[in-house]
Amino acid sequence: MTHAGPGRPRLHAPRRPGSTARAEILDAAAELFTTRGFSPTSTRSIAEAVGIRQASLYNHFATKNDILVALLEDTVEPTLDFDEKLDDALPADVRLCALAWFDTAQLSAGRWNLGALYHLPEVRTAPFDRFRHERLQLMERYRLLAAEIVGDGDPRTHLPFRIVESVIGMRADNGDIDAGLPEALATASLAVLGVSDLAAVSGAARALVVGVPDDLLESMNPQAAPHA
Amino acid sequence: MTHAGPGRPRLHAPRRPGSTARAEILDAAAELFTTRGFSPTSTRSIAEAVGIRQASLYNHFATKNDILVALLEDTVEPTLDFDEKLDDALPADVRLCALAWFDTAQLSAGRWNLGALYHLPEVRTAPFDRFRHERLQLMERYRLLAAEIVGDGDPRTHLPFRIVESVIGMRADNGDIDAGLPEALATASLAVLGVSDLAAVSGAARALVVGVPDDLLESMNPQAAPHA
DNA sequence: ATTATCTATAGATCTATAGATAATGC
DNA sequence: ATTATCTATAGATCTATAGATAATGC
Repeated sequence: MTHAGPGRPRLHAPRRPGSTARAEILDAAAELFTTRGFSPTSTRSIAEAVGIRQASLYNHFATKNDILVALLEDTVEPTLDFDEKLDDALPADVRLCALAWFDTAQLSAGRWNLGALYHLPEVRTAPFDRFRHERLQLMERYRLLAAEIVGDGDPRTHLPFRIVESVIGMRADNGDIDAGLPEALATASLAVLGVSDLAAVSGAARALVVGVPDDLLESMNPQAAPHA
Repeated sequence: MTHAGPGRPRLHAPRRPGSTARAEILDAAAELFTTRGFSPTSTRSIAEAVGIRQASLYNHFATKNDILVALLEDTVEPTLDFDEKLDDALPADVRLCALAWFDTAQLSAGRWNLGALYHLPEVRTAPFDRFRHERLQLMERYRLLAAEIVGDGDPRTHLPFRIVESVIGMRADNGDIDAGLPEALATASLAVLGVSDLAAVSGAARALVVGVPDDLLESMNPQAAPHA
């Protein structure tokens, strides 16, 4: 058995990616929460998918809610970080395009369609307040960048965020995502705002996005994210 | 009591719109399923929202699933009907614009954000196969119309459907919807495809949509839809 | 007689806790 | 001694069914 360590041995060999029990649990929960939903997924089914007993989950998470909280935070934080590092001196259309591109790539990557977690109705309840606040912050960021282009009050300011998040529905309904989709959706986010020189803007944005491919891919794997 | 009829009297006066018990139940279930989700909503909570006992639901629906099935079917059918009645001789961009306009108006109307039901994870299970099939049909309809404009294989063919459905997220996240949004989203669906004379196309589409405001409004109220 | 409600409950869950067990590490 | 698992279960649900009850309608 490759997994020697302290503690009573498991009844089954590991069946999930991840070097810690926490990472294995997050991977299993990500699959089940995104495909079946939160409430229909019992702690027993998560444990079975990991290969441990139901009660053993509680050595790593205090409640079932806490598992979803961990997944949600890992998913929205990389994009907020990317946004904060964007140079304010750049034109608004380039910043918006880069943000949309990074975000779409982030939502397209990873074993599971983690963006689908945003739409789980249970996320509207109190234990997930912090995550909802962060997601609204990101939404407002898109809206302000769009408002610099078409003016505040224009209903189109809501569209770039929605076009980016449409990748969640595409993964859910159509399965795997074409590699060119992030660029296509970033460009579409500008097209709905009436930006004309799409090629020039998207060329400038590409340089900002491809600069950090390693950080990106790392943060896209929940089991590789830094945990205590 | 205005509700005299056969059967043992209820303990509480009606609290929901609708002239039949079935309509009252559908209204309560629509509110709870769209705001809290399907699995977290117990049949007891639906019954309480109606003002009857939990077991009394089963005089009107055989299972909890059947309540959701009724809501889903009522929501997708009006748009499929509208699409079938669209004149094939019209240009593809006008037909796409009219379909997007009608669909967005339909999703914006009504007491509850019924489009949110599409995204409930439970809808991926077998009892909802028929509905999922109908929704995929509608999605394919959008894609074919878009393909007539930008050519098949272009990734942008997926966007009009996603832009229309973004109204679901807007209602869920931002609450009420501006009256001008259906036209704005219908226009945006063409803009992402690179259609240039947006005003002319959307003007032609408007005539097709406003022709049936009465049918439209009627089919937007689940409690007014024709039931056995 | 028919109808729509009511009360009561069976049987099947599900989350989280209590305490035993079997490893490692000092 | 510490750790991570295990077994067992308490207490709280939840869906659907069985059968009683109180109206209307013939």
